Amino acid sequence: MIAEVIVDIAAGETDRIYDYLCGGDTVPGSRVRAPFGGKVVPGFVMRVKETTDVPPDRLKRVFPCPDELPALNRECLFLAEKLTARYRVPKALVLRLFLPSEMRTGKVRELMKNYVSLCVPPEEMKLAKSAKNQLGAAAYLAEHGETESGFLNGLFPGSVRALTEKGYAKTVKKQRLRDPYGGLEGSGALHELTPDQRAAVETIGRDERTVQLLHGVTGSGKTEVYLTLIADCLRRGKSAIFLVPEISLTPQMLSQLRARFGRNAAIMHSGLSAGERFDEWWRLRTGEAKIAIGARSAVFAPLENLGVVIVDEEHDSSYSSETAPRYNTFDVAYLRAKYNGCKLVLGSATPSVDTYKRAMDGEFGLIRLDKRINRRPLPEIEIADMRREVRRGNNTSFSEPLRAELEKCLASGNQAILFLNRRGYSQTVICKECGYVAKCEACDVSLTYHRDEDCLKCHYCGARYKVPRACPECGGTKLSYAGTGTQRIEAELKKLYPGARVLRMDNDTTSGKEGHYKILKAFAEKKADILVGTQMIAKGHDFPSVTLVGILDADMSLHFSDYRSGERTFQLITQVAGRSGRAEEKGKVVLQTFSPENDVLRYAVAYDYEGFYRNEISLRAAAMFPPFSKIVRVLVTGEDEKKTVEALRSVYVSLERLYTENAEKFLFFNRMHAPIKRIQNKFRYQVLMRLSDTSVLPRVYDICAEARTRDALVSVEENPANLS
DNA sequence: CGCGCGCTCGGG
DNA sequence: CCGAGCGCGCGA
Repeated sequence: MIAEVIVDIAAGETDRIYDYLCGGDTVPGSRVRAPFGGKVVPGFVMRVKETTDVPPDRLKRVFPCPDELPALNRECLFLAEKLTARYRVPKALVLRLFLPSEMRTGKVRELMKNYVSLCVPPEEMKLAKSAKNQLGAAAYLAEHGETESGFLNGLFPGSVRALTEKGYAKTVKKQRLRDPYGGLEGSGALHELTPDQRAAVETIGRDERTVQLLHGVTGSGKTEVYLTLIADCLRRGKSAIFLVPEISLTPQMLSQLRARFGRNAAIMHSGLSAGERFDEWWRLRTGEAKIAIGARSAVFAPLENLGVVIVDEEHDSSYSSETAPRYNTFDVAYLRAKYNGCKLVLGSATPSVDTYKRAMDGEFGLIRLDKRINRRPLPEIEIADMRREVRRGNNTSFSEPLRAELEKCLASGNQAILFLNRRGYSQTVICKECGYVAKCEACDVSLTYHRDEDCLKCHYCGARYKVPRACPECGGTKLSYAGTGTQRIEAELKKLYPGARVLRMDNDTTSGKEGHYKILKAFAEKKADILVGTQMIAKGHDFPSVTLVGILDADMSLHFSDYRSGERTFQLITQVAGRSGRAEEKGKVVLQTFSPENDVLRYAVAYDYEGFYRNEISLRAAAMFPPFSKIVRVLVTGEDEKKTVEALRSVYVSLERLYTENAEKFLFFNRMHAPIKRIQNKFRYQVLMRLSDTSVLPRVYDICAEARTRDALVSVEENPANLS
């Protein structure tokens, strides 16, 4: 037989089918080792056929991999086919998305454990009455059957050895699958669905449209709808994928799922160890587990017979991939839903403008959950006008209203969260005499001062620099540390309220796998009164004692140079506000801004998503921004500046031709430096365009695939999340 | 004239 | 991606 093989090498040039001789038992989707260019490399069998045009003297034979099941099922192969066509990415790269990386590197060891079982029934054992441990162990085994020996020895010390030596019991080595988060005991009691939730579940089942948007205000019980949908799937013998944004994979959510579905749920998450990741993948592949829960990458879960795909917090930016195959989670989820003939459910309190428009246009089903489960009102949001504060001579980061609320909050023994958009002690170091700004040598971005380590750091490559004593340009010594960061807020707070216990959470304090858990746990246990942090505290954590949330610089995201900044700001404020007043006490939010009359802020304060949407969509329509157009960035990167520019020229020439031939489909077309010229020693150039008609998009992908060279990477981004 | 490095090409 | 093959540049 002949196998059509994709060799697992991440290069464009090898991205084609190679024919190999193979055994008759070879099936599509299985992994092989293929002799290729003097070496043996891993590969994937895409198809098996009888004959080939390749001359027999050039044909080589592949070696099968001893996998119990083909690594990729039919659906994976189908998806890979579609995705390579959509994104023009080498097949090998796409195929890799479906496997745990451990499978390719082959470094995972199966976890072997000894298991004990009885050889003779307990009543036939001749044991002394005093041998309490042996008697106990025998009784335990008789009742529970095969047991892990370490566990039994823990209950009855020494029993395993004693029983096996007498021949009453035997031990066998067996593979045991690891159980991440196994220690979590479920706390998610089964709730009776409210009539609204019941109606939502029924509508999703009944409506014929594949995509259903579940628009539910914070606290409206979307999770219970998801859980019911998943439970229904299991009852029908189907499987489910449940996607959550990166950060909100919190213990709360996991314990609810564990409680409801136990080991039927497998968790796919970057925080798992290599072994755990592999085992969870394997449980899904074999069908032992039928629910895949995880961030973005879980959309590739090796499940068959899907009954539903759920994307929670649909608007979250973590769903679009920033690296190599820049796939869009929604696209993959949609393909899978179509393939399996099941529903794709998107849920959010603040849907992305694009999704909401598609729902309004009738392309997606739209289900509203507008009542909060407990009927408690959402916290009141008060706007603090920072212009007035400055006029009054207040130079601190805290407005008068915020300070008043903070004092009230602390006095009553409650907790407060202060939210800020930046990290670091201050933005950067600037020379007041000549305007010199410290920049990273590799990335060409300004550095950020970090006070605890007293150094400058590059946020793009992590490089560290000493703080200059004098300006390297003019020798002046009046260096100032401009801007405000979480560290500076922390310091100001400590000065203002010496008695208050302050915790800080940002990328710098949360190193390590469990970094942010520890901080959040400490805060939840009331080991601090005030939590200061960036975006990451905004998502999915429950702190019952928090009654005050301060948004210190609402302007930061509002005036960010991105067409989505309004949308982002609205989402952010809604999300952060949801942290206040979870339990009995009413919550309060103080929002500090230099532009209090701004529409986005006004709608956010009123929790008026509809109003925000109507306002935003008319702005977008007027300016012809997405969803009325598509922004496409072609990014050319490479270490060698000359070769990178050369590759840029080549794409630019082809794209320009496309542009002149289809000028009516373009709203904007330009070539430029990427805003950040270098990141990690790679030069970056871009061609930016805005399309009013996306029919030329496939051509853009073709041109870029063609222009890729050995020295320059050419990637295409659609509506990129940030233009750095 | 000989070797070395850099670029191009092919791998089944 | 990686090695083989070839061309041109420099040194004796």
